[in-house]
Amino acid sequence: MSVTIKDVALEAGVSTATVSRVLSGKDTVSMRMRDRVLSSVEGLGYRPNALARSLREETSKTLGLVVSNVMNPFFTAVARAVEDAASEKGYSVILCNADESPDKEASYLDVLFQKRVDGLIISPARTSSPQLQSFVSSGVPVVFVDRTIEDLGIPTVRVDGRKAIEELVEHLLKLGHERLAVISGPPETVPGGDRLKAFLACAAERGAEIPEEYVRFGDFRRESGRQAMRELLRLRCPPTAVFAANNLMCLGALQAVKETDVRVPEDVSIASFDDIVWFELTQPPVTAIAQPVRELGNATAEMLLGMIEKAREPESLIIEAELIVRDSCGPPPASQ
Amino acid sequence: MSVTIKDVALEAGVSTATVSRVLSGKDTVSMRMRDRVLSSVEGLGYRPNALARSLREETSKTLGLVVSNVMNPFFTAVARAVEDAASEKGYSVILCNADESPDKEASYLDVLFQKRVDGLIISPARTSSPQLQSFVSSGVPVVFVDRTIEDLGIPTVRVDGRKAIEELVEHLLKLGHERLAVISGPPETVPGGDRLKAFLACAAERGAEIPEEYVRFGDFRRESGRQAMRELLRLRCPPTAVFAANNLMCLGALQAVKETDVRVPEDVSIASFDDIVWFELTQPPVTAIAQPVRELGNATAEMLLGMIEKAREPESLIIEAELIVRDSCGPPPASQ
DNA sequence: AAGCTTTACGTAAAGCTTTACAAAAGAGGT
DNA sequence: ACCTCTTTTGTAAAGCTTTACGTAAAGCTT
Repeated sequence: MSVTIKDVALEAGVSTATVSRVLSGKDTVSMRMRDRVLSSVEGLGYRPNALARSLREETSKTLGLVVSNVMNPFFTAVARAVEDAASEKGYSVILCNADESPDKEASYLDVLFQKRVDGLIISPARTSSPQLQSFVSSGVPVVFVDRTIEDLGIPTVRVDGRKAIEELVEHLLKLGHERLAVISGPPETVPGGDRLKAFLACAAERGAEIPEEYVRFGDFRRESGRQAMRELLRLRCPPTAVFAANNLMCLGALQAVKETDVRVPEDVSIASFDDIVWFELTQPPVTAIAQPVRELGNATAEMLLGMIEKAREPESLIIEAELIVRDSCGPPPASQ
Repeated sequence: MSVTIKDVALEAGVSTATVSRVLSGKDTVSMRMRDRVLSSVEGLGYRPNALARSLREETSKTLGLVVSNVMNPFFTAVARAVEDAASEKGYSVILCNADESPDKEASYLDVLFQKRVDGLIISPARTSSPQLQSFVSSGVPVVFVDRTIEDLGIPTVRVDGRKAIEELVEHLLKLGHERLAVISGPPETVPGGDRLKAFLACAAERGAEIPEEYVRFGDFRRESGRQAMRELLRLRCPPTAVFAANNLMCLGALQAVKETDVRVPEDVSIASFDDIVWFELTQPPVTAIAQPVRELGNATAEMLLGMIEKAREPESLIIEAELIVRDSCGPPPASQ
């Protein structure tokens, strides 16, 4: 049905080899042939069949990207950056949403493997799988983004928040705060545990040990942040600064504050992990720790492409998160 | 390098045809052979090469999705819905960000065509292109989403806001408002023009003609909304209700209000087009017109898949936007 | 047991490219 | 004119599947 290289060859009165050579430019062809071929290609509207080409060349010029959910702004940005870098180098990307389901993930990996992607970027669920092993053992380059699985020898690109959290703690202490609280995510998740540990450790190192009643746990969703903040405000001796471990819980916290006549930052300072546009737009704008997602996505894609083209050794990369100071943190209330 | 169907056939002592038959299940094979083949497949870890299969079967089980930018929440949701529906039916999707550039769009379309995608979903830039024509003339199903190009006979799935805008106008009039204003997007863009026209027409039909000074133009970005709102508030006789034509401009408007001691909704009511999660979370929560994006994306994918499987005639589909009433609209101030 | 139908399997072609190798043509030298 | 070397072009294989067609075996009928 579709026009093939044979049709072009026939119409131009040459062999398919010549057509291929003209089109790939990899070999020398006489001017006369070249013109004849080109005009036939034009005339017939010939577009090479990438499936056949890939089959023959053993490279599909396609990458797989497996994330839990593109609707998570973090992964949206990663997807965008990956796609940019990939298309820049002539690769397409197949997008997969695994939804935290190991089964879904495995089945996507299977498909991607069968489609012979030249490389894979994945934010893996907890454990490895035979499907993931397939990639590794057939030498298809893989890089982890954001999350990781140990001992597979697969490079990981991720954001480290420790330093930024340190900065935040110092920022708060410098403002004069002595009673810091944290609304943590589930401590069994990687980001949940890491952020909590980092915050507690930094505070302790600087002599601002955080008492147990100032550590609240949420589930990274808004309502849990609201609830936690309510509890904190109700304490006999409430904290003067609160760090929410992600954006949604921070919003919940802000709502809890609004329900009372407590003001931000005059009465209580608030800061968040994971910056988003909307934090610029709230009243007051929220001090937050930004994950440089574009950079992250970009670095991930560059790493993978480098590995594919053998230009680069796989090597994990950690990007520092960045503290963005806005107006939601101020000096603690003067009254003691 | 990779293990092929030949290897399996060899190890199981059968022909490749038999292996293929076992795996496809399309033809009858004896139990004994079946087991032998299956255990060889298992043992060797054979995964069929989808490129070869696609080449032979003339179907790649892959769709192309071309949007301007996945980072636009609207398209993020579309992408997610499309991917869901596609994977449900065994299709993968290649994601492309055309960035409003006709050149980029054309080049993506070229690649997708060469990769022989079985179908294409695209939110097209203004005009058609030879690349788009390629799809049409080779009979590859295409559906437009959100935007459209006339006269190509390609079905479009999009959201129509007219009815919801009508509801909004009625809602405002019922609350007692007589002075309605609008912060419009650029009238030369499709959404900009449509929303403005709809709002003006609905108001006029109901006897609430909107004077010129109550019509302001922004660029769909925050700052322009802020500016427009400032101007509206400074009028000798300011409007009692303002409709912002998208979410960012609405946020700007809210900021402009916060700069003054005007209260929402007591002194002025505000509503927005294009709902987002954050509107639930602002103070007050914003009445907005929601585009049912999931539904839209889903319908688009279903339509395309239906066309691919010849189960459905291409037919445009228009989904109604929906008014979500929250607290940012109330009765106008009693004082006249 | 012959003849027929059905079932089970193998052979080989086809799907479209790219490319190793061979062959032909051209150029240059004597 | 002949030889050698280089350049240009063609032939055919290979990349991996699926499947039309054909054959052999097995089952059934009479």
